[in-house]
Amino acid sequence: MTRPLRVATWNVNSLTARMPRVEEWLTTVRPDVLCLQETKQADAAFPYDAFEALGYQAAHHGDGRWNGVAVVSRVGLDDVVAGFGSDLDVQGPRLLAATCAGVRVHSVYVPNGRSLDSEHFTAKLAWLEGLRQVLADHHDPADPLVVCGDFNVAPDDRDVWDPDHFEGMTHVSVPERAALAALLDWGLVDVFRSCYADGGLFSWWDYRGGSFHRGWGMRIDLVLATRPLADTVTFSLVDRNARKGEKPSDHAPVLADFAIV
DNA sequence: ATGGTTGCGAAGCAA
Repeated sequence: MTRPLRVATWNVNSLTARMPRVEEWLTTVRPDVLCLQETKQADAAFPYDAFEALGYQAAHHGDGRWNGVAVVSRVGLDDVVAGFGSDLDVQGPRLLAATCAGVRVHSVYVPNGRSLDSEHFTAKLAWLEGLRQVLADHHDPADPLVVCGDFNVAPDDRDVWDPDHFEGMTHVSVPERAALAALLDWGLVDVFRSCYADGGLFSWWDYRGGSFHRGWGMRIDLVLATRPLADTVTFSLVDRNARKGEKPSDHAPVLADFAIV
């Protein structure tokens, strides 16, 4: 069998602060495609040259202090589209698409929502519905496509360390889980979940209170793939090692291997 | 788990 296509996603919580860790990780893990979120950079500050030195092309969509998404690829990077081209873009640079090795790749940073009674929560639901609409309008679930990123939604109760703790909070509420389910219903598979049925497998841990070491996390970083791709998955992993050591992001990268190349 | 940490940017906000 030929080498699989390795796709990864990582909310780096400032690429400026995290670039040494990202370079180290790319060197060891060598994903074919890496989707980044929360670069917190303007396009002009994005380190295109450093990625190129590692053999990667990159596209970035960011405006500075908040948000910012990128697609980094060593298997080609074509037809880059930034944002929605609609009023959803007022929520910041959170969506970037590109075609890599024939796969349409979306890097997404879903709005946090802040709290259930916040206008930002309403905006989060609208953003997720807008993303579903983009897929429905421009793509076919029979085509090879991935949506990777920080969804700021834990798909079900297995994906949080203590469901009772999150009662009344964002990331677990019925409407946002329904918005994520609607996305999946269009024709996407939660690839990591398709490999593991167990709970307690997380991708984000609060910086505060030793949450990582206590196991107080959530699985909110997802690789979603259309069925033709998802059916070829051979391996998926949350790289918890990237959450350890010096200056980690509060998110760990999630990767998935597809046997399509 | 109502305190706690990080990043940005230079105080306070967002996560």
